Amino acid sequence: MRLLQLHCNNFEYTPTKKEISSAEEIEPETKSLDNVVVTFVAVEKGDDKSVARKAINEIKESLQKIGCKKLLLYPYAHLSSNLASPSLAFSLLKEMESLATDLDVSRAPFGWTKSYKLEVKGHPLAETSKSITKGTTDDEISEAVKSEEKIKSYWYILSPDGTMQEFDKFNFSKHPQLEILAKYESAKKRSVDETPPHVKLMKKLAIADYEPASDSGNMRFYPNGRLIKSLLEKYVTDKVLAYGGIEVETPIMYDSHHPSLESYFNRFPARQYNIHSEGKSLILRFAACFGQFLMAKDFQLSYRNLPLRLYEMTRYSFRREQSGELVGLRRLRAFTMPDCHAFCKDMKQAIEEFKKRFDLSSEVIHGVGLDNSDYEMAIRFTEDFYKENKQLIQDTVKKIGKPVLVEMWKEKFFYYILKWEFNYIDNLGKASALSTDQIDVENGKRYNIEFVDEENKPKNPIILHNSPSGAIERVIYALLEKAAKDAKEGRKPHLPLWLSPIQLRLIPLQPEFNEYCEKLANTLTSAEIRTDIDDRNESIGKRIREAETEWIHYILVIGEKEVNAKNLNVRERISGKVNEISIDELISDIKKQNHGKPFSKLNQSRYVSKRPQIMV
RNA sequence: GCUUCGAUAGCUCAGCCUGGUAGAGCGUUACCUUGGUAAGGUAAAGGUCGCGGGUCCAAUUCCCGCUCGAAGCUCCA
Repeated sequence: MRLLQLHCNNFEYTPTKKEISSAEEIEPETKSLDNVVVTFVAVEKGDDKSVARKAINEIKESLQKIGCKKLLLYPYAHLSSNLASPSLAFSLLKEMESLATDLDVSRAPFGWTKSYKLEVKGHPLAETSKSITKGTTDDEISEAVKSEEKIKSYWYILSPDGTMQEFDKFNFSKHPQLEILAKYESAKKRSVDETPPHVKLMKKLAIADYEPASDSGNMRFYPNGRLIKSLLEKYVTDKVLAYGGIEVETPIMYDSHHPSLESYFNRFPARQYNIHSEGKSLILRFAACFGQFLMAKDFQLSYRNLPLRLYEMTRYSFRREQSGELVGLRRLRAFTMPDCHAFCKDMKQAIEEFKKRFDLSSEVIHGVGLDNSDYEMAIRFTEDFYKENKQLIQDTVKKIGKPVLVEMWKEKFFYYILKWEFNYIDNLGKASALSTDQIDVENGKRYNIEFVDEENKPKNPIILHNSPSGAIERVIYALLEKAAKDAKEGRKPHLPLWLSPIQLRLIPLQPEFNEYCEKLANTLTSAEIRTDIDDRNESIGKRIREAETEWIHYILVIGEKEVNAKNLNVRERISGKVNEISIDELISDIKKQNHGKPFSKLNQSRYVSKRPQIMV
């Protein structure tokens, strides 16, 4: 059954003619209702009295929340492409009406073509849609949603020495960032009108920008941004493959009514992009979970094959966040996220895997250029899991080497019993999750993923959900915010060398040195150094200044001296020094810094004079 | 979604309060300049002042509505 519920200032309808032969016998007359909740109802195949009962209970609940007592049930076939027979639909509607006599209830006639006029109120709960189906999964969901509201969490700070203190008793004086994370919910107001530093930087460095012609939160990436993203994607993928991940690719859209998916989707009804195509209702994925689960379900699995680690760099995952929540590269509606699921035969194996993935995530997050002081960890688990796995949790915190925020649940109410994240705290005191991992004990069953165990019995695996870096865009956000912090505190802002769109710039003093620069650039390029040449007819001072503002690590002015001497004069941006060194020394120095990181060629014309200006 | 703010040249913005159809810097183009480690000079081109309505002799400016955007809040598996 599908419901669309509108809280109206006024609703007026007029039956015009019978649409079907089994239409209700009535005198067609215009009815007008004030301050009424109109619920459009489509009864679907498979619905029965229990569904009608469930539906009317949910409707009552929401009316109570809104504080309205007048209800109009309005038969409305257009909400579904899988309608029940008219006779069943009519009887269930009457059933719902009879179950709501404690309200001021009325019902629009069934089987008639009607015209209507309405004015919907402007409050957040005025418009809701619901899908109600028979069966256990949906019971579980509504239970889950209910228990989510009632959930009891206890908050602690767990220190590396193993002491766990209630969070309001903890002394945060040495851990201001952790305090921000811990108190994030109650965070104070910040100065208005301040654009987050990374938003300015992403434009200034021609990395990314808003695309007004798309939906908000869908960014455009300029050549620099695409290069940075692609390097990060390669880096993370390489690390996951080294850990044992197996890369796959899954569709970005799914049938909303697929039985295994429906219950999963309905839990977050406001958060998806919906697409209608050829009568099908499709949703865009918000992670790779279901794609990989559906794939794993079709694999023939033995306990010998586990742990099985499926991995995808999702370009894209979509989440239709509320428009006001979107910020630059921090929170998007379309983003690229590594998503790696490990299917494990039992909790013992899951815990072993959990440790590996924790180390993987730490390595990745440090590899991309963030260090221990840039993020704070939060770990959440059920009380039961904690009791049985104290040592594991304490060991994990020891690895971080500083206190972490703990949320402990009395009971399990999500599909996971443990979840941790690394949170980046930015210049405006905002916390955003980067790496994360979860131990999922439900979806193996929900998706019918089975393996055969040592005793030849089918079992559902425990599934770990890991994003070793978090969203790639969010990594760029964190790196830019970190650079902004450096600038604020008097250090030179920069991106890690391996991620810099241009690593080295040659500035010929005069056009006659262009040819020499070209040769030099060939040498440096073949040594995997992204090199370009600023051949514009501008003063030396100006070209150096612009190279500095583009955060180019190495600047080489090429003139008579260089052409005739063995050594080069290399301006190293971070130190601000000009060193005279040989080309071999320069190459080996840069190679050392980029060791273990992927390389991509220059994603621009080599000559600055040939490039379009990106004015943002 | 709520609140607030905004929309003027390719970009960043001034002008609006006090109405008389626009200005700067950067960028672009042309010319001059051939410069040794953070901005060389001159000139030119470039605008239906977001859209619609109202007031007025006259609206970029005042008023109303709309659209789009941003920030904050709420939220964030």
